[in-house]
Amino acid sequence: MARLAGVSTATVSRTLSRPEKVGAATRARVMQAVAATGYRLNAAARDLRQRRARAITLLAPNLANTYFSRIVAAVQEVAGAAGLRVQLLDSQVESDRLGPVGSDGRTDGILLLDGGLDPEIVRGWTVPVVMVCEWMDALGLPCVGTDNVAAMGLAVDHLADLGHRRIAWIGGPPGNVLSAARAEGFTAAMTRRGLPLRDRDRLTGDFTMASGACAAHLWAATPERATAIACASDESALGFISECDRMGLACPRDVSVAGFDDIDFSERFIPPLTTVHQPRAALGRRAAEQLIAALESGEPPPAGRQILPSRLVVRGSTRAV
Amino acid sequence: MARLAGVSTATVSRTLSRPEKVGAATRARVMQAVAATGYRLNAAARDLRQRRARAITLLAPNLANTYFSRIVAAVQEVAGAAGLRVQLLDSQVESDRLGPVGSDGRTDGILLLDGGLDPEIVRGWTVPVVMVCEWMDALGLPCVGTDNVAAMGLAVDHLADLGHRRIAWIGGPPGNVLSAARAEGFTAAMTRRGLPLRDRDRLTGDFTMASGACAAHLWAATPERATAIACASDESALGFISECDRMGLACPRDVSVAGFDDIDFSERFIPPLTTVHQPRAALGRRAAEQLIAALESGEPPPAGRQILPSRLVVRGSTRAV
DNA sequence: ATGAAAGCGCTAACAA
DNA sequence: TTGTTAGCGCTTTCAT
Repeated sequence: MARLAGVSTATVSRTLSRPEKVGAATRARVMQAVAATGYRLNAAARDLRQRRARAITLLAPNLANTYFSRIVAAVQEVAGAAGLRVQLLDSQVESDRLGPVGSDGRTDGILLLDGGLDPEIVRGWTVPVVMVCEWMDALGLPCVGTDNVAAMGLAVDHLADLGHRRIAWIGGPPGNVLSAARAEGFTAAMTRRGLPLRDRDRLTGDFTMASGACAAHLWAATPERATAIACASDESALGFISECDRMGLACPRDVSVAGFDDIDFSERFIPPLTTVHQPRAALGRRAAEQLIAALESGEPPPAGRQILPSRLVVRGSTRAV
Repeated sequence: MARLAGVSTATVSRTLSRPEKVGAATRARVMQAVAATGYRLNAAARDLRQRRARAITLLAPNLANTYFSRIVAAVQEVAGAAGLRVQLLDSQVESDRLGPVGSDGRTDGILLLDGGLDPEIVRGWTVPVVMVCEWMDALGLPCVGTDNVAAMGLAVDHLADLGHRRIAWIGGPPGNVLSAARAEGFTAAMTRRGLPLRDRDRLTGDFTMASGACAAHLWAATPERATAIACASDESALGFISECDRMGLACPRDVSVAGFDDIDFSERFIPPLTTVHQPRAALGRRAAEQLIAALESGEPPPAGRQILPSRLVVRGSTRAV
């Protein structure tokens, strides 16, 4: 191919990567030969030579989740525009598959959406890491997220403003940093508003609709049951309301419910869900930009939490008691 | 590192890839040196040498969509188990970014979830391609999907069995192969059941909740309006029902609605949505297996459509007229 | 069982 | 402006 154009491989390389660095006549000849042979540059070889992968890895638990997919889409958009490929990996796989990821030369950086990983594994990675939404206390990694404690407080305040005094809690999976922060926000706000924290009103969940549905039964069986529910996720809120409906209890008639996340379906649920909006696309975008900037500058991404604003969205699932 | 163990790089390579091919003493020495230096095999270099990418690319429109994300997760699972990385790409990006994808040495195969791509681009790819859900008539590509025509018929039959005679249709985006097949299924079933196909009952949509909501207004304004709606997607069905609710019309009291896809939220919607189940995880899994088998055998994946079964799931959104 | 040598396909210095 | 040379870090014959 290089010989067909009568030039060296170096010239072909130059023509393709920086055409202005090459004579017009030569360029024409090379381009012609390229067209004639159907030559395709082997990006893998170029990447090896330049010692970069031109790819970033997105590591998340539960890729099927609608919460993550919006983030993934935003990341892909930003990375794609920067010429980087996005590789997807489920963070729940065996940890011996996770170790090599950050140091096998096939990725330039990692976007970590799972705060539950073994810190030792993360520490072993040699590429820059930016966390999204979740974080790890053990490591001082840069993180793009929201203020979950304050945000959860918004929801509780809203319920309290509506006159609710007995407010129950459907939490997230134990051990998860978001669960902990949101639970803390719930407790703090309840205390601040002088509302009772009854043990029987603390229901555990795992962010899923199934867990919300399960909680509905527990709630319904509670003596002097709560008049409002604050949930650690929209999915559990939706599951809760749905199960209530099946039990003949209606939201907001019999119980007010507030969610957390503002996933796409919440707005269209019946009733539409009052919830705390998480700017998922912005989170993904910002994290990706952060990581890419670090790759381009060669400096590590700015450590510390970067907080994006979240806000309460009041809809039909909550009403005055 | 090789010199630290007092062996050649070839031996290190052997020790790491096929330990049994190397003497026990040497192996021990190498492993020790590996541990001491924190040596990491550079997968990119290995892949170049072996002329493979150890990765497959998933090309889909609208990565944020919950319909796709389940497929993505299944693909990742299968590919991960086979030691392949999954790269994500939005098929809606400029086509000049799509061309190189299938022939730049950075991917071994492509899973294509978008039937709307320019066939010329696809034809230019040099790696094997398997289509998922959608297909392209112009190319004889292997495809894993469901029988959309028959499946849509299931939904119409169900509505007809319930006594509905005026059944409206909310379609998908024009030009999409799934839209066409599902519309065909609707029309065929209506005809077969001897039901009237009125122009005013054919509403177009684009699979989204917003389009379903929009259709609700059109439907409500129709004289002698339909008593049932068949939708080309769950999202549009949910949007329709939700908007009806806002207009003071209830499902299934005032209108029966059937969806298509059986996304996770449909089961928990109020009312739970009657719909046609699409085995999304199985589709993703099967397609990935198909592609990977082709990569391992060196033979192209079996051409032709591979049909996975779909079934009607009757829930609360439909009832006798 | 191990080592030497030759690349995979490209790019980056350095010369010319 | 263009060619020559030397690798990127690995695997893989082919010898030994």
